[in-house]
Amino acid sequence: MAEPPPPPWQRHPSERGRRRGREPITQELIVETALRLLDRDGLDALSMRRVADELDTGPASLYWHVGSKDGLLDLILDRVIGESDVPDPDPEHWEEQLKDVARAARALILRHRDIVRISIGRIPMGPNALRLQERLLAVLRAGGVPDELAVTGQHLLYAIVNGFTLDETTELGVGDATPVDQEAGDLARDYIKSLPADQFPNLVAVADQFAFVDADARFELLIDLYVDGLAQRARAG
Amino acid sequence: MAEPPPPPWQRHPSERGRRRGREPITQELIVETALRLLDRDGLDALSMRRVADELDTGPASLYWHVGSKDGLLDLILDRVIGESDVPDPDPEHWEEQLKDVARAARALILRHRDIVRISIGRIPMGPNALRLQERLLAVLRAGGVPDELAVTGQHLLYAIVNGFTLDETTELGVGDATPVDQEAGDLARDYIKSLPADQFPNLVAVADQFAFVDADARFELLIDLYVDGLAQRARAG
DNA sequence: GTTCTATACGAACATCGTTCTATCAGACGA
DNA sequence: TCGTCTGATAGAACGATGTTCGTATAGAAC
Repeated sequence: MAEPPPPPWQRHPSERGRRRGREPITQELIVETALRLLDRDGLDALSMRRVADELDTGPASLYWHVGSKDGLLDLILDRVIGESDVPDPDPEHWEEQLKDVARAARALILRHRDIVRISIGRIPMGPNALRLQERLLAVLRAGGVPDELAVTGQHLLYAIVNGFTLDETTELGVGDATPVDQEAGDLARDYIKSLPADQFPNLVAVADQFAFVDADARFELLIDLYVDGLAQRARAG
Repeated sequence: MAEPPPPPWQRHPSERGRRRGREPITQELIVETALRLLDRDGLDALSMRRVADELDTGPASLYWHVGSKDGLLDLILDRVIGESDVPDPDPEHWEEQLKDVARAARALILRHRDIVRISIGRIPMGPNALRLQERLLAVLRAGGVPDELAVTGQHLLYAIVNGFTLDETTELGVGDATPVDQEAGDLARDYIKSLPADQFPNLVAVADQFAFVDADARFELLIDLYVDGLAQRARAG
């Protein structure tokens, strides 16, 4: 499969490498290394120096290949997006296909630590992002969704998934403790229950709902709402 | 109106101020100054030193009042959330009320530069955030939405609004140029149109839809989808 | 073998968040 | 009124960060 032309703002070095004692530094090697560090230690621990260290070199050596840290994050994002897969269009089942794409996107985000934080402030325009958009549009248009609604729908789908996973991946940092999942829910519930009931009658009344938050169920509800509504409007006009 | 108890992780200095030649430094003064700088110069330009400079002092002086930069951002976020307003419950029109809340939230986010970037990685638990949640839950429950669905619905509403405004506030930074609005849409369309049509038939076909993106219309569609779906499920049980 | 160009890297710069320590202003007990 | 204590303000410095500058190298081209 041939590559789409690289967007003009991304420098594209020729691939033939020079070498010293060690294996040559390539853009791909840098991105792969940085992604490994990101998955392991998180975004806050990802610095040019750390990546360079991992490659047994200095930070200056990276700049010829990735331009800037921002450029590196762009590349990481597109690299991760490249793991996405959208099925070939099946006009009879486009709604379920759309839901599958949403589920896969969520799973992908949850698989790569802090990737959603990287994606904000960035409009993915790398080759992988374009391929993904293309294939998603194919599913929608094959399903009979009008062009304008298809473009908007695809846009909204990722806005929704991003928004949902955004606070799903946010840890409720209370002081030093960093609880997870169930424990965090309990903590939130306890705090809410401790509030004065005369000022916060509704919050206190539903506090128990905060304890057990089934993220999967909430996500299913969200994409149900979304896809059903979209299909309804697609049929209407 | 009495204050709810401050969450344990937020230091709460006693309010009586000391003074030197200039007016005393208070937490509120710091937050207000930082918010002004944020609105004017954006998040990337917001540093402790800049805030301190604006107050004619050094960065160390801020730490007694706000604990850390992260603490300051928490306070800024809650300060901004405090601008929100949710109407008193009107059971007959809770759906339209919900949409109004969503619209107001979007307007608030667009009014304060980069505030959505601050809100990510942060679960708002300040006094203003709690009041907002309380009043929103009141609207939902008064409208007959079951408790579990109300909690989930309120959660999803803000996830959706955040997700939408997130890339709405993201500038398509192409190289050095930082186009806005219409110009950015045209630029995206031109780039998409330049793609090879055999590899990206669908993208190229709908490229014109990228040029004129009516963000308002898209947002209306989104909250229509969401509120309609929620109401439907609320009636179902 | 000389020149050229793509790559690598050491050193340094400006900036950042934060901490340590000393100091100062006023409140309070004597 | 004096001394003491506490809330509050800073100066200086530390370590870490993203990035640039200048220079050194290695292979390709002539």
